[in-house]
Amino acid sequence: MLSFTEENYLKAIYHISESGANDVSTNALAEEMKTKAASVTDMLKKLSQKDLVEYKKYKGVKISKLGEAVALQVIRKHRLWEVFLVERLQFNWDEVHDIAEQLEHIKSPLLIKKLDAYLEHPKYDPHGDPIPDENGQFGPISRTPLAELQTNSTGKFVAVKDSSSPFLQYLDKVGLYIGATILVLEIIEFDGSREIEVDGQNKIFVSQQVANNLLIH
Amino acid sequence: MLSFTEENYLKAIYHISESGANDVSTNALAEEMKTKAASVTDMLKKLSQKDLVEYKKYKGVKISKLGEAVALQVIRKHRLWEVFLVERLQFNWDEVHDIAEQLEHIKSPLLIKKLDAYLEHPKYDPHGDPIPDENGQFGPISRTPLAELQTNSTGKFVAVKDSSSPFLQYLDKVGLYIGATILVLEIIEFDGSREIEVDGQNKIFVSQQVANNLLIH
DNA sequence: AATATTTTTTAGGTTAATCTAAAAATGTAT
DNA sequence: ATACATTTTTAGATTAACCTAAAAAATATT
Repeated sequence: MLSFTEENYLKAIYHISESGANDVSTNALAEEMKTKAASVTDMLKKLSQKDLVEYKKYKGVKISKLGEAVALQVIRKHRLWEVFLVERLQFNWDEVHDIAEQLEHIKSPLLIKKLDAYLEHPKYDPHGDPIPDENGQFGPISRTPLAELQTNSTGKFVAVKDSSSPFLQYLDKVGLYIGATILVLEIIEFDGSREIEVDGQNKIFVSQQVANNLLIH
Repeated sequence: MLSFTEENYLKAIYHISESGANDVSTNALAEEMKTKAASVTDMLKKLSQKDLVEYKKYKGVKISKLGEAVALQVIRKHRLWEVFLVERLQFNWDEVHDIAEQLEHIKSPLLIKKLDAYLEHPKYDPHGDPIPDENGQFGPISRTPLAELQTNSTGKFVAVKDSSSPFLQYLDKVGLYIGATILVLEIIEFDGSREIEVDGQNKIFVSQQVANNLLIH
């Protein structure tokens, strides 16, 4: 049985590999886990021992097939719980992360099976992130940053790249929500900000940074 | 912030005091916690330090007001989650204990507030145990073992004393469920077993031991 | 290529929760 | 009340996860 900490390391390794890096460095992991490099080294030895990662001294880690399967199940649980919190308990989407961080470690395959059924097998969490199925498979994911849309083209807002509270609260404030149709009215050369139209209704300005963090399809 | 272990010790001390003993002995706690007396002594020193219990060497422990408040909140969480598991996720009442043991340690007052509202403020869990409110107060509890009912009197089955899986599965099998009206048809002198009628319908025999573990009102 | 910098690992310690074995206190029985 | 038995505590280890400081390896710079 894996500890919460071991599960969190695997999730962190998975997430870092996902966004680029082939081998995950000790320092990158230390930062992600908010701990020190020396502690990471200790843990990597343990995870390697258990065949959850492939680790070679000074060479970084790569998650193993087994480790990936574990990480995906934890991610599945995290995202299912987020759906539950938002859709059933009426949490706002910026409030659920920390609670899901706790709930994702509850050990009961039957619980997840029943929760999934209760939620009617959701495919995406409240931030638009895909929920792996029982076998760790994702549904289709096709999304690009709003920043890549040309002037006068439209897209459907399907996910956020940054799911920090401040960003989500900003989106609430300006009336941007997942599912909205976005039309790019104008791209300002100077700073890369954009004027966009949401659902054919209100027009708003968003910075380049915001445009990079809104994923559309 | 209390650890899971500290919360579990407080719950155990609360439960043991509840059912009798004024001072809880180190050995009783060791048994309840499935650990050794020496470990209990260590923990009692720590809990005492934090004013969660009153502990005097060789004299046993008593839970403090503060410790009791903590224990009651953990019990509240445990029982609310059990209601959720049975009423929403369709778990059987004999399957929920271990999962609730994990869920009870999730730290988020808002989560519990919302869960409670979502479940429509239940007053009892699936085993008939009362759920303390936000302030740790219980609703009215009046229940006696079926064993104390005279021949020809009736009672409403409101809770189980033993909530182990085997007992609950037995109750399922013979058709005894919380809310049922029970009429005592006959008490067999020889072994204390009884013939009872459930909801004015089927008649069954239950042993003395079963009669002691069915709580009626 | 030699030196400097950064990254990673090792060595040795800490804390929480556990353990075993031995010592101390308490309780029981003649 | 003394002796025996039980309970509880202390002493000293262990494991998981972390830490700091120093050493070693890898990488970058001149």
